[in-house]
Amino acid sequence: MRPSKRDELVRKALNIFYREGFHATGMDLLSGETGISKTTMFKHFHSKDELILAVLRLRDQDFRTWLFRRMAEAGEPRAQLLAMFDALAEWFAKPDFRSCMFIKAASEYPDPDHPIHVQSAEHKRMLFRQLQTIAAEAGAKDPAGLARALLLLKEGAIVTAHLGHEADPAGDAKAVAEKLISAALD
Amino acid sequence: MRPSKRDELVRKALNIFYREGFHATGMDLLSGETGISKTTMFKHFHSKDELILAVLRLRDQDFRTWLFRRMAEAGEPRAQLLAMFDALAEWFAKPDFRSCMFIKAASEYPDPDHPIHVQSAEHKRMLFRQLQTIAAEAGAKDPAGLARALLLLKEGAIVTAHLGHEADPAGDAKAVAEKLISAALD
DNA sequence: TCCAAGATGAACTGATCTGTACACTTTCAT
DNA sequence: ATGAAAGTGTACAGATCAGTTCATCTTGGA
Repeated sequence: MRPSKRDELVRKALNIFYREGFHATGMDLLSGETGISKTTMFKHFHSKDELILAVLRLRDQDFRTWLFRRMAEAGEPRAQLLAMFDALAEWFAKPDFRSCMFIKAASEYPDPDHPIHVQSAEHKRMLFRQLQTIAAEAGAKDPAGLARALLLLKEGAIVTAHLGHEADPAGDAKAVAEKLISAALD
Repeated sequence: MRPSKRDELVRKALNIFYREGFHATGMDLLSGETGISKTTMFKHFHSKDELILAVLRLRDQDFRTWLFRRMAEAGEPRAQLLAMFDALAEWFAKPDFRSCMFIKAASEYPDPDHPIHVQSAEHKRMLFRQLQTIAAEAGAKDPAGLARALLLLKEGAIVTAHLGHEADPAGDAKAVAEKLISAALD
């Protein structure tokens, strides 16, 4: 199987689902927008849910790669933790920012046992693990606790950037994070 | 117009939308579950969107009344601010907890100009105003800044409670809030 | 050159969607 | 008790939904 068309579909579907929502995006619209025939779509994925799961896998990869690369560029572990909020600020400033794809997916598939919901939760868990590792490298007394607190700020900033009227939620979150990190490392 | 049926519809629709999602809930299902005929539904609301807006208005009233009553019971302004996170913990513990209705609404109607999105954002703004008032009463140096930080924690805790694997996001948020409040009032 | 696999368009199924039409029944205030 | 308002059930319209069928076309490798 040549995977090129499949990858192209997943990549384009990601943008459309992200912009329009999952239920609001029909397979016909998806076919029209991507230029990929419905026949081909259903040859690669047996259902819309399977396509969504593939989209979420790609998004998980892309997002974590992007975020932790940005953080790594900041140098020392302590600076890396803070750099997460600078990365968020950049993300929020993009005109096509529309919240976190996994928060949206979990909103549209609220049943906690639904595969889409489960996979969205798994993304958050992996974020936590990577953040905990960096917190440990930074010498935090309670790396798991610091990682949980920073993630609370991250999720809150995302929701507020999408829904709130605040000027700079990433900056607000960063200010709190600075205090937390200082307290955790003294 | 007798408002009883209309109110009954909005109240029942709220629960179903909250549990199943907006797009996933059709008007026929709504009619079947509520026992209210579709004819009557469309006599009270000219479209599904209008019904959703009425549901969100009710939810906004209910939620803010509940939250700030809980906080008021805590006594002094400083204790009130902390009590928000105890209230959240109770909410998260309910078996039918499924995140914040406005985060979900904004997820399903991602266009920032859509009335449903706008009204969801307005809920968050009103929460901010009330919290800012209490922060000022508590004697915070920067009431708006403290209110923004506490709301970041609140939204983050809600998302994490819905999507994460954490044991006690409300408790984690409260621990951070305690530090913030202490620093803001010294 | 030829074959097999991949991709295509278009029509189709059956279900579901929002919203309407209409004739009928219930409720309630006077 | 009567009339207006409100509610009901059913059937329907027209669109869209996920997913299928099928005949045809394109492509790449041997």
